[in-house]
Amino acid sequence: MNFKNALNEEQYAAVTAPDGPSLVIAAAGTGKTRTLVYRVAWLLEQGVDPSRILLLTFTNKAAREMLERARALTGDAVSGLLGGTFHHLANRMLRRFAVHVGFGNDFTILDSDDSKKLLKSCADDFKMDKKSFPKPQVLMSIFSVVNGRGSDLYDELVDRFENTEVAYDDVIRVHDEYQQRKKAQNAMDFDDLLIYALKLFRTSERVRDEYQERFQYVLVDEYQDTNVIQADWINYLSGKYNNLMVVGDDFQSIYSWRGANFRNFLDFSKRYPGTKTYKLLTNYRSTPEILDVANAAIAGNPEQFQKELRAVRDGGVLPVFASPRDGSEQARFIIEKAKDLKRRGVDLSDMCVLYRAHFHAMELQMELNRASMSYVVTSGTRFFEQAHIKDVCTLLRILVNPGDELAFTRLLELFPRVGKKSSLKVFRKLGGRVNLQRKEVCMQVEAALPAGARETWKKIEPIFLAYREENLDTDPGEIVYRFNKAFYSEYMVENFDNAKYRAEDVDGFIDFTSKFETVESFLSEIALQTNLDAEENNNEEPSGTIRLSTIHQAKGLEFKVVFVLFLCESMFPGQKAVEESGDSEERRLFYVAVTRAEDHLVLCSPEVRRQRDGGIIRLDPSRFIREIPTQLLRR
DNA sequence: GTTTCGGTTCTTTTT
DNA sequence: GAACCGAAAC
Repeated sequence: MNFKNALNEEQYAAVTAPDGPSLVIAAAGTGKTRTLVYRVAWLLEQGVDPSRILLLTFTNKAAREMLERARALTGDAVSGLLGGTFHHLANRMLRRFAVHVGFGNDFTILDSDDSKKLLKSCADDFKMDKKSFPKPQVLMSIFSVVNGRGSDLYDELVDRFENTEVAYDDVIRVHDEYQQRKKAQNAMDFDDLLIYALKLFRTSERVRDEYQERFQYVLVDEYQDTNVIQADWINYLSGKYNNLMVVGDDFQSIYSWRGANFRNFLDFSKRYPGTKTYKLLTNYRSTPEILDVANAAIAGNPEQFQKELRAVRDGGVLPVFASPRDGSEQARFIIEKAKDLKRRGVDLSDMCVLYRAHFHAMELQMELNRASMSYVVTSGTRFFEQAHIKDVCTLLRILVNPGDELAFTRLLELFPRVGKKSSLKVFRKLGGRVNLQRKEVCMQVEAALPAGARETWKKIEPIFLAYREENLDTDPGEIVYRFNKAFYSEYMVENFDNAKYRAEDVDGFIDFTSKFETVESFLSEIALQTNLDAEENNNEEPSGTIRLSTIHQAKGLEFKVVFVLFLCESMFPGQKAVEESGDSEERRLFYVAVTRAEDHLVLCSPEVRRQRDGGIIRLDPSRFIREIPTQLLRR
């Protein structure tokens, strides 16, 4: 393979970097993925065994894309290479060694919905005063930051709730209870996967040695988004051979709210003496006019590797700034503009509307419907977290992990006249373990149910018994199918007004399960793979369809045309975000949005926002707009 | 004591 | 939409 021809000088240097630690500072649109993929190819060509290379990413999408591209480049030579998200790797290891950290290897993974429910249940157990006790969502986000930073919960609570009524001790008690309940039901939340994977490396020499020996080369994507746990874990993973290459861009660090610390990135060469640093600054994506805006937008931010994107493309048109009167006019303006560009030969699928938060796009969605334009929203609600999908998975969860309290209570709550209290009572009466493969346990459950719910139970009981008799543990779809047929399809009709749509979802879901060979691998996969539907939409690339997305979800993507909505003070930058941690991360988010655009960039800042109750709020243009020299924008 | 139901409120960002 | 709250119904 001719690497010199395929790469520019900057990329070539990084791809062919010698052994040892290397830091690749890859600005937006400079071929970061390309560089990583060629690095893999390069290592393979040097004779490195693919199974001894580890490639870590943050999202499933990124992992999939890189593996596909590597395969396209090298063919089967790449087989055996381990590539995936941090959470995937952690899950993989813990399925083998969870017993070393006090869990069963058949542990359940709690998604954010499960975690919140469990936390709520813990708070209810303590009868916490409803008014002053923080909501599960708020607590989860604090716990997550504490986990990510490795900071002290108490300090964080003081920081967050000073001058409020919140009793820190109560929160800490609930937190401890939450930890215990997870252990008791053999379940880990997302953070736990990382925490216990790291703990495994800290405490078990055998495990550490095995993996350190295996991973001769470690490549990490988006390193600026790692938290303390991930950075320490990476340090262990690459600890023996020290061939660690991390790639990232401090300008695009947008995950500090979940504990990411781009100091990991800035201080990389301090942590790893002898680090070779490579910079990719040549931008192939955008016109010079767009890059001028990007460079101007980010220049004032503190604490960063100073760098400017270099354009190689020819000049294009100036980015546009518009201030429509309100959200609807903004929506109509975008639709007109999109139609206009379409007439000039740009397909709608090459356009993307970006925004800070999903609800910013409500009015646009309405107007798009009215104009009968087709659009896709990159999943706000995640496919596997929808109620009906989670419902049909409860049986599988209980069968795999009889201690799964959340799954068991969820199942019982589907029955008539059974709610939170009764379901938990039944679960506790049975000793916190319900092995439904055993006939006598099934009968105990039945006896414990209120009379009105027993009939329903009888309908699904045969499925549990068949699980072992017919060896259905290799066929997750069959369980879901039988459950749906025996009970759930009817339940949907009675309980959802859009039952038909949900029924289709469930059918599609059953087809999807056929890809998996064991119930366990299936369950881990859907817990970690939060949006399958987005993945499928991406593959189709429907032409004539405009895409709507949050900026976070558009990271790493590029579009010929990019619209940015609601660039107004208190919306973008978001008020809460600024209050909590200043505006620098919001500014980086804006930078990410701008650098997605190849040819056309349209920034919108409506003058007012209409509220549900009919009220009108005046909006000021975002500081990010004001920071851009006026001659760089066309009004 | 629980469950259900109807009305109200508010939406950050993700594995 | 879904999470929450209070009141009515079981």
